[in-house]
Amino acid sequence: MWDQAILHADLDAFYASVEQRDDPSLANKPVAVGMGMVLAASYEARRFGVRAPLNEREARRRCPGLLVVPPRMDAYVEASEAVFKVFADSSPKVEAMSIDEAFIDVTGLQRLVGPPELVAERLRQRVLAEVGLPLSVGVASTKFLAKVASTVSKPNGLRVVEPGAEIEFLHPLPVAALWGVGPKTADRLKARGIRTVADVARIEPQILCDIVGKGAANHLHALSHNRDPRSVVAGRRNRSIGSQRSFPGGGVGRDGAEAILLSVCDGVGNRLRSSHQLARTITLRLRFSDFTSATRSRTLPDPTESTRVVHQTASDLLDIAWATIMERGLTKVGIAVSNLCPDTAVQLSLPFEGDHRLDDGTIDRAVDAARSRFGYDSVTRARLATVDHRPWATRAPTGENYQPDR
DNA sequence: TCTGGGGTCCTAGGACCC
DNA sequence: TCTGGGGTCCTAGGACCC
Repeated sequence: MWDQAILHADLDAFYASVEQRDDPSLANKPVAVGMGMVLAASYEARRFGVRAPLNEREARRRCPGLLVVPPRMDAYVEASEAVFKVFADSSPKVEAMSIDEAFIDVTGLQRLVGPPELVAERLRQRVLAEVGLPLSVGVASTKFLAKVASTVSKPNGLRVVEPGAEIEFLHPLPVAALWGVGPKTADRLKARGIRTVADVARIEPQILCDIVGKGAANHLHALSHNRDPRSVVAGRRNRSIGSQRSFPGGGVGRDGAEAILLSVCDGVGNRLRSSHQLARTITLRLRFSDFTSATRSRTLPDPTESTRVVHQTASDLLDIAWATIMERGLTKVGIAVSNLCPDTAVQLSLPFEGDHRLDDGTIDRAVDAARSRFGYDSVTRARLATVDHRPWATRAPTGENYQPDR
């Protein structure tokens, strides 16, 4: 019996696999999905060193017979939904990590269904039979290790790390296998002679702290001993929504930048409304010809779902950053909106005294204020919530969108 | 490795409040 | 007028992940 059994399910070369599934002439051939840029490469193409992100010219140079197809996002979303339906069918505890990846807690399935490896193998067979896509699955006692296991099992594999065998599996791996160790951190660790997970596990915590900082040191030290307290959380919401465009040539003037900004704001505004969320912080993201980047952000007094407000704010931020842009040359512009809350909630302006606890008087005032805005029947004490220590009143789900006053 | 687009999380300083 | 500690929020940058 496993105390905790977690699956990490990961579709192989997702976009490319969908293309190979839908067009038999691409099967078993080196395929890249992208336009100018490789977004995904089939395993046949990866053997030639083709992978994301790589520009198309370089990809074709490495693999002369490469078949490049344009992305079809709608098809990928549809395939993803079909796969997640199979996941949901196998366990109630599914946490989506991205369009092609999820953690699934199968601890509670051992008595009713069977051991984790059986659940995992059935999952793979069902996804292949019902959606036509190869799925790799890692099984382990923690999220982190399940993820590592699925990575080493690829392509189209299954890897189980039995309870008790974790350290033996983990310690020989390079430091880059640890979550949160990218090229920079790997270099810094390497410079101090730390190359494997075992090295991280052995090192004095204080020394690790000096190299990577306190937060990362605690995190890495824990992972190296397979201590990962994160549990599988079903139905997590996004913390931000963003969109950006790059123009590698650069040389975009004020009008050009403004036009691109409007189009990304429009896209983000639409996604905000269709996901029934409001945002309070608008961040302008910029990248320059020398590949440095900068952000400028503003937090609004009231959350918004309005494209006009998002664009106006972004435009103001563009003004603020304009001198820097002229200096360094703009090659990419985008925005992200964060500080999200559901659009069924409205922030109430209530005085707060002392610590940030909601006492009865405060709750009553919040209910009254919300009732005067939404109507008496739609507000009850039960629909009051706090988000980041601010009071929010949640309206009854009537279906129509709340339109913020402007 | 000459670098897309979508995200997450952490750190650190300053303003501000009690 | 000087002083201290504790806390939150905002802004900006950076590293990382898929």
